Amino acid sequence: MSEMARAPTSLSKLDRERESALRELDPLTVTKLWDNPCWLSFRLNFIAFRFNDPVYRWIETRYGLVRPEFVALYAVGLRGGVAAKNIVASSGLPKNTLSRAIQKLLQRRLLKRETDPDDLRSYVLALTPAGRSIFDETMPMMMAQQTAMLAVLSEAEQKQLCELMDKMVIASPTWPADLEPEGTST
Amino acid sequence: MSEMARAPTSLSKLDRERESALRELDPLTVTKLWDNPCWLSFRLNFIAFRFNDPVYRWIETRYGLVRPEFVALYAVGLRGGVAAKNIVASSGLPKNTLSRAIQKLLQRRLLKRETDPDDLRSYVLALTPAGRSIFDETMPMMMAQQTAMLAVLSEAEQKQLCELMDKMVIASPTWPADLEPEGTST
DNA sequence: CCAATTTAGTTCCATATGGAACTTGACGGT
DNA sequence: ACCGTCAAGTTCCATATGGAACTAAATTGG
Repeated sequence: MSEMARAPTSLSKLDRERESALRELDPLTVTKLWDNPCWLSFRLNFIAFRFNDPVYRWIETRYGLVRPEFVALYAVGLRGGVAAKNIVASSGLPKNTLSRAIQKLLQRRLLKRETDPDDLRSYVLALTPAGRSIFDETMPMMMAQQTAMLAVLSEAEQKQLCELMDKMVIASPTWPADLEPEGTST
Repeated sequence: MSEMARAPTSLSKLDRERESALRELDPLTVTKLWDNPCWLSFRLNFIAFRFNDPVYRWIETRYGLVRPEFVALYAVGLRGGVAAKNIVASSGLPKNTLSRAIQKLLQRRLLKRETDPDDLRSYVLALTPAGRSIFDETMPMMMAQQTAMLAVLSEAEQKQLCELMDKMVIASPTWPADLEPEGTST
């Protein structure tokens, strides 16, 4: 299992890079990434963190938007006409947190909403021009970060990664979302 | 960019699975995953969330350990003799949060520590037998979740994924950790 | 070998967070 | 049409969180 991590990539250039990376990273980080049977979650979380952390800090500094606020703004930017429930379902954030985030965005006139004629409990959300311009300014920064992170992979490898993650995401409805508290059948 | 997501996998079985997955997922989730120039971060966060959420809920229900507490316990379980600073560096959690988490674990006798003779400010952490048994009980559950999530990929694909993430992680020290507040040179 | 600076870990405190209860509207069965 | 159940979004409140200041030890450098 952890041997799988020590891929027989056998490129001396990579080995040199590996050595220098190991020097840069905390020894515990090295253990978590390369000597951990649960490599998948730790690599996922590591890479995701290295994307999220600078990106959200930049957004907060520049626009004063905290993470749930930007999550909502970005979601509406990607797909206008959604409701809060969709943002909840797609983000994993609790619905009260998103309710507050949306209130803040409404106050700041970055978002507008009107009641959904098909469901009077629900609101249809849209970006205002001010909200749209934040979305538009943020996107290139996020793309630049993504490009930087993928730069070590060749075009073909990037495509592979994309496809492998695609397969996993497609299969995701079959994954257990609730783990049994204890062996149920013993 | 988002075309890359629509991989020409051309397997009718996959297409059927795709359709059923698209029906299960919220429409906004579908947009975020497949019609989003920033596919990398959203897929990473999505997959990571689908691992973390059930796993940490299980741990909290079963042991009353919240996330930073388990992060600390798991870290020490993987590599005894570390200090709080290593857990901070490897997890991205703030150091006061980890300080509290470690206090709680010490109170509950899941962790023990002694001052590092080489640096009197620092403590060397180790699991108690009680802490070790939580670690040992948790590992199979995490491995089962990982296996379930990887099940859609063949052995070769799992190896590919592992290697691609390996490359990225190795390259991570070169990624920008702080984004410029604005174009600096224009 | 003594200031000046950095680092490990803790404490303080204002704020963010998220579970649970609540309000209002939808929906299914009779 | 009516009632019980469920769903969207909000509010309440206890608690978790994380920035900043703090203590004590290490390191740097003059």
